[in-house]
Amino acid sequence: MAQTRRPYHHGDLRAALVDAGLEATRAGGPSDLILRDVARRVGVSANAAYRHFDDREALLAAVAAEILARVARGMAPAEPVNGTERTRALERLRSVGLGYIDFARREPGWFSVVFFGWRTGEAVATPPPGPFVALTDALDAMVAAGALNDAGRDGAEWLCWSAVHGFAELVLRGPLRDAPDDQVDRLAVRTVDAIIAGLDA
Amino acid sequence: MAQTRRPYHHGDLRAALVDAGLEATRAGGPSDLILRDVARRVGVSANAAYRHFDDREALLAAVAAEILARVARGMAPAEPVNGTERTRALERLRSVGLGYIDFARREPGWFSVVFFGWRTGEAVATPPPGPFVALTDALDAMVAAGALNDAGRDGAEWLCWSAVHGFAELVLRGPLRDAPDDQVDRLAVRTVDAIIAGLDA
DNA sequence: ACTCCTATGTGTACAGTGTGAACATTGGTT
DNA sequence: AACCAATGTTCACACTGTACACATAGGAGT
Repeated sequence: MAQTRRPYHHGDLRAALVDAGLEATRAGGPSDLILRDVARRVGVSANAAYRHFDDREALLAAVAAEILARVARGMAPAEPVNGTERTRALERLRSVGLGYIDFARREPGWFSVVFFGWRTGEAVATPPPGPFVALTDALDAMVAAGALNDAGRDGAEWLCWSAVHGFAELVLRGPLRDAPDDQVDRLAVRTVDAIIAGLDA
Repeated sequence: MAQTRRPYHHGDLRAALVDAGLEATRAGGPSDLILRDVARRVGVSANAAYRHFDDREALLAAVAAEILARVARGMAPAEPVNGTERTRALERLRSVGLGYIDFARREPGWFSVVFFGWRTGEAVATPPPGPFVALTDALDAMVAAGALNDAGRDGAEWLCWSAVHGFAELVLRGPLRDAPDDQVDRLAVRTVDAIIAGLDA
């Protein structure tokens, strides 16, 4: 029987490389994206990647973009419908923060890739769209619900983001790495609640 | 004239390597610690380093320890003497947080080395002594001054650390990288004040 | 003072990395 | 049918961390 000869041209190598990059980085983060290895997995020579990406860094950026797209797609709009508008807005903001931390814990590698995993200067100086707009929207809803005044709203994105990102970092690479899950759960809630409560300080 | 022949043995190679490591990582962080390069700078063969460190990772750890020691040494105990005990405790806690952020901004490379710069599993799961005890002490002083109740004190280290570390990360590698200095100043203050205010939420 | 041991430094070598340059193979357009 | 631009391959280079065998020297014990 004639064995199916692998065609010289791959078909959609770019997508295949990104896919392999997703697999490669899932466990260990950005540093586990080895160009030659990714190409090998796809069954293509190492330099073939250069027809689609300038650079290892460029492939990493593409992988990051894909992760971000999936995160955005998977963000359930599930807002609680019970309670006053005020409590609903608050609950929504809390769940955005807790969702960020949750993603970091469930997909540590991908989290590291997406959020500041690359070092090249020109890379994302603008915040990643998906989760970021979810945050600003939730904050705007807080204002609309009267749960946050204008002074407190100003710059609140950065305060919230700082808290949850820092917490994620402590859990992933910092001293909370070996803390038991339920304790991390409690601390996560406390961190989110604290930063929200402090917004209009 | 007899040129001063470099002696076969260096004298204190270990310290020299750590020094060179400090220089190397000062600008760009952990990934700029190239073992061969460090050895070259010291004027010694690449493998000489292995007589003093198991590993590149081990040298990096030694560099981190040295940075931490310097930070601890340079932490001025300058407490404000004016105001009530309560305001003094608060001011002290604020300055610990702002000091952390300040260090990150002034020495981004060293900051990255010390705070979770390495990825090896067994590395620092215990928090770095210097700044960490400063934080816990400041929090204890808050309790003593009646500015924080016991419920708020519980786990407060992690909340505070999360906020300032996350903020530093946003400024160093995140979307606040290109923000003007004075805006970053204001946001830093707001972040620290917010997390402190939220401690007893 | 002589010997020898051990700590410390050197040289060579290897596997693995990202990436540039020249060459090969196509599928689609004319 | 002929050609061209897109896509893959091969070869090569500089660089990394690190293992192994060897060289050197400083100090302890006789």
